[in-house]
Amino acid sequence: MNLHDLKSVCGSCTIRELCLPAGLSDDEVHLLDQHMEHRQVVPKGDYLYRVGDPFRSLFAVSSGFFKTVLLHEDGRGQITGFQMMGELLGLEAIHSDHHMCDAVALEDSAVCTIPFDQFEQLGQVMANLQHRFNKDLSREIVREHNVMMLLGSMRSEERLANFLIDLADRHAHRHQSSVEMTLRMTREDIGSYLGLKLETVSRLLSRFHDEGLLEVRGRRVKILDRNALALRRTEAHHQ
Amino acid sequence: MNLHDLKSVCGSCTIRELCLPAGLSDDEVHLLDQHMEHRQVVPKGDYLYRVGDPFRSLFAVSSGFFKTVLLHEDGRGQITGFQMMGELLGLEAIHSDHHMCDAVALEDSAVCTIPFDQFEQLGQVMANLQHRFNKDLSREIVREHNVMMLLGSMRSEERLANFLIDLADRHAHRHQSSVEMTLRMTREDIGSYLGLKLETVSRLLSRFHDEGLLEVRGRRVKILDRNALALRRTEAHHQ
DNA sequence: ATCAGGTTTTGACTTATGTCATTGTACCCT
DNA sequence: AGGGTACAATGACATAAGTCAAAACCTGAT
Repeated sequence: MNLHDLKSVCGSCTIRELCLPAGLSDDEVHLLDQHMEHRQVVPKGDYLYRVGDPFRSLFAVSSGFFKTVLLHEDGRGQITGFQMMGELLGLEAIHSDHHMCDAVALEDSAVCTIPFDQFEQLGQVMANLQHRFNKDLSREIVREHNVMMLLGSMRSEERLANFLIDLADRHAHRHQSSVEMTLRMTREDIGSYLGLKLETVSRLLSRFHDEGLLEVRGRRVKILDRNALALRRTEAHHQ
Repeated sequence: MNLHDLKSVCGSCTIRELCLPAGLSDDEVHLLDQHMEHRQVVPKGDYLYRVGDPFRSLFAVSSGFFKTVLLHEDGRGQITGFQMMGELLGLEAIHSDHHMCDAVALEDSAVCTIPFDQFEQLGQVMANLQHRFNKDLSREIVREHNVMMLLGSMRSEERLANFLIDLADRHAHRHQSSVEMTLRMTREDIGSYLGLKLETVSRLLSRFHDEGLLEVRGRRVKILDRNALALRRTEAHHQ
């Protein structure tokens, strides 16, 4: 019993319903816990993994904030996502058994480590878990479709409005304020994710501020008029 | 035995190694076949599925060519991918049990239908199949990361060069000529996928033509200088 | 508290790509 | 075979976003 307690992670986790074990029964979570490794701390600025690292485990963000960065040979980098509590890291590595991007902590963070071969075995005997995981992979595909839409078809203002609303919604989902947020990433990071330069991001934030949609003080952002901001996500209001 | 033959699809399929059953044993493929529905024809221009359709099955492209399109409320559309022989369609629908984009045949095509609930059950008893499928989902995530890089960080010329080389490689992988290809999609489709307008795509093709990289006659494209074209994928050659 | 480094803001100017319009081409249908 | 509708190419011009540069601002380390 004590052994169980030592290894137990998800069973007593406050964000269990935001994470991989969402929807599983207590018994199932218990079983999952027996295959989890302990929590691992990742200080701000550290890499959780890098391109080319062999793939052994998935990671679930337990606390903190990450970015994933795709590096191009000629030095350019593209941020492919920002991950917060409950979200999985490393899904891109399953295909080739090697990580295909860098994962960097943007603040002091912690992750739960999920050895993938054990996880796959567990999926064989736990249909619920396998189903959840298929859905998580599919959700990531949907998210990326939406980013493609954003990058391929939207103007800068729409991109930023989408980004901010998405961020606010994810905060809300985690019972954090969706009105006042402190951004964990630089303007350059936001720009990379949105396919814009940092100067453009800065100007847009100033514009939203001037128009009374936001209050912006450095990385502190307060959403003053969510409806108006939400409208900026589409081209409709230009017509 | 005859019953088996009737239902058999993958077992005798010429593109088996390009598709879901790649790497499975004959026995395993045989088992998979028992859960496949028959091939379904999709004439050019028809929808295989539309946004909002309930999700029942995945599809494997057996022959032909598809595009998947994400529609935005304000009428804009973003093409999220082009699928050829052996590639899976419908992965985005697992998350919400509803299709999240339209899938349109760009030429007369055929698909194999894979009822997803049966497929998941089969995955429970066939670790190899489940593993293959996890990899397929992960590969789709990697592909989309690359598109994000393309849309977020590359100039128009680089985008088109990447697109053409990727298309050529996928043809080669299917033992089709990677030198002479006929594009299945319009300039507008290419533009949508690459985040460009059709006029830009047209101009770029003309430019590549003038520079001796390609021979372009309508939708017929012949790659004359693959190396030079490959160089255009990065910014390096501008330095 | 102070200083140094990395951010952020803002301005003036450039440029890649989009927009609009015209003509040309090809393919599909009867 | 022909005629109509889609698609494609090209030119002239407009503009959103990028570039370069300077100044202001934070933040964390000494």
